[in-house]
Amino acid sequence: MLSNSRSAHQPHNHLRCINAALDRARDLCAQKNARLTPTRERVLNLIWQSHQPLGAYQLQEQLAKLSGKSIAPPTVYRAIEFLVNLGLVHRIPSLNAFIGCPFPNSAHSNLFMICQNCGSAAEATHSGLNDLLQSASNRAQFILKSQNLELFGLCLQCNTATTTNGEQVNHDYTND
Amino acid sequence: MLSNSRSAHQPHNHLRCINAALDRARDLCAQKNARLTPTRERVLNLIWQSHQPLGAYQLQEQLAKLSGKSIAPPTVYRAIEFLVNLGLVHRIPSLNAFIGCPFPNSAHSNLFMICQNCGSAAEATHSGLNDLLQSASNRAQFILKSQNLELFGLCLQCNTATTTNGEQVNHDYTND
DNA sequence: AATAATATGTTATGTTATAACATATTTAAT
DNA sequence: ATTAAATATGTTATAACATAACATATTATT
Ligand SMILES: [Zn+2]
Ligand SMILES: [Zn+2]
Ligand SMILES: [Zn+2]
Ligand SMILES: [Zn+2]
Repeated sequence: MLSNSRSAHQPHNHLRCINAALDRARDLCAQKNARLTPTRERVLNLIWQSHQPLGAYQLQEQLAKLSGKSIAPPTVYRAIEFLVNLGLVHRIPSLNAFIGCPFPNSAHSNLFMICQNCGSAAEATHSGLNDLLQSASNRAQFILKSQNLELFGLCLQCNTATTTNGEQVNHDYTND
Repeated sequence: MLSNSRSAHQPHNHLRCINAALDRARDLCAQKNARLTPTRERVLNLIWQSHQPLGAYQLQEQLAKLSGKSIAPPTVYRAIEFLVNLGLVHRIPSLNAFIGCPFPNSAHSNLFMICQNCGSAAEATHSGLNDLLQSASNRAQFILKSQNLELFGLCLQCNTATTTNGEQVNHDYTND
């Protein structure tokens, strides 16, 4: 099982996350002859500023600041589309938000663990899970092409805070 | 594994699906002292007219016809909210659409198999899957509260049509 | 019958996403 | 270098999905 739950859900040197992500992006784009333009790189950079999925209009706002000019939604969505197509970014449908992929070159489960308190999302790959979903699909005679697996709950940080404080700062990152 | 993939993805007597769903709803509402008002029952009925998840504004339109008067979005969303809270209906986030639950009283995996060609969605419960996700969560020290598992692909019908015709009627029910 | 609780109606607006077409920039071909 | 083609971005408008806030109506309880 490949996962970034440690870094996504716990204190860590996040600059390394950002730099690694940008390096991977440059590599992948070079390799695929895709153009990582300033706008696209800025969007990727913004998405990687945290482990919390970011909405398109939050991105728009921050991109405008970063670019020193106003940015229209299509610009943001185009950059996102580019990054998603390359596998550098994932959309999390239940949040209408986007998150950087920590391992764009690896096999995927598209499994996300989303903290309902702090909003951070970790991604994990799990071949056993993929196998199980494949066999369930086979039994249903369903030709599996892709998947989106969202787990909602509390990350270690937020759960610890809850149980020690008795009280919880609720940021309402939830789908219920 | 409990699943409605047979009926969702293959020809069947759908009136039985509808009637069974309405019966279950009446039972559950009686049991929980919840009021299945005409609006709510109509919405549930409309959702159960097919195995394809229905959007709120499609519902609005059809509910207006059925009610003989114009209906505003809040009315639809309120009815949906009621039904979702009772577990009679699920929202499928990647489709922004709603589908009837075939087994509201059973344990859930919230696992959906969504045909990208015809748009129909089957639901399945799978305790092995739930166990696996629970243990993956444990390993990540993630407190699992709920989940949404979406599989995209081709149902038997559509896959058969594809492979026999060589050509496929593409209705573009897709998330990619 | 009066009160409280629940449900619906109504208007307005917030939020997310895309269509359509114009312009600019980069790449490839001549 | 010049032209042509392909790619990327700018711009305007609008589509699609969802909720806030407050008024009215209906149902249940006292
Ligand atoms: Zn990090
Ligand atoms: Zn990923
Ligand atoms: Zn049916
Ligand atoms: Zn269900």
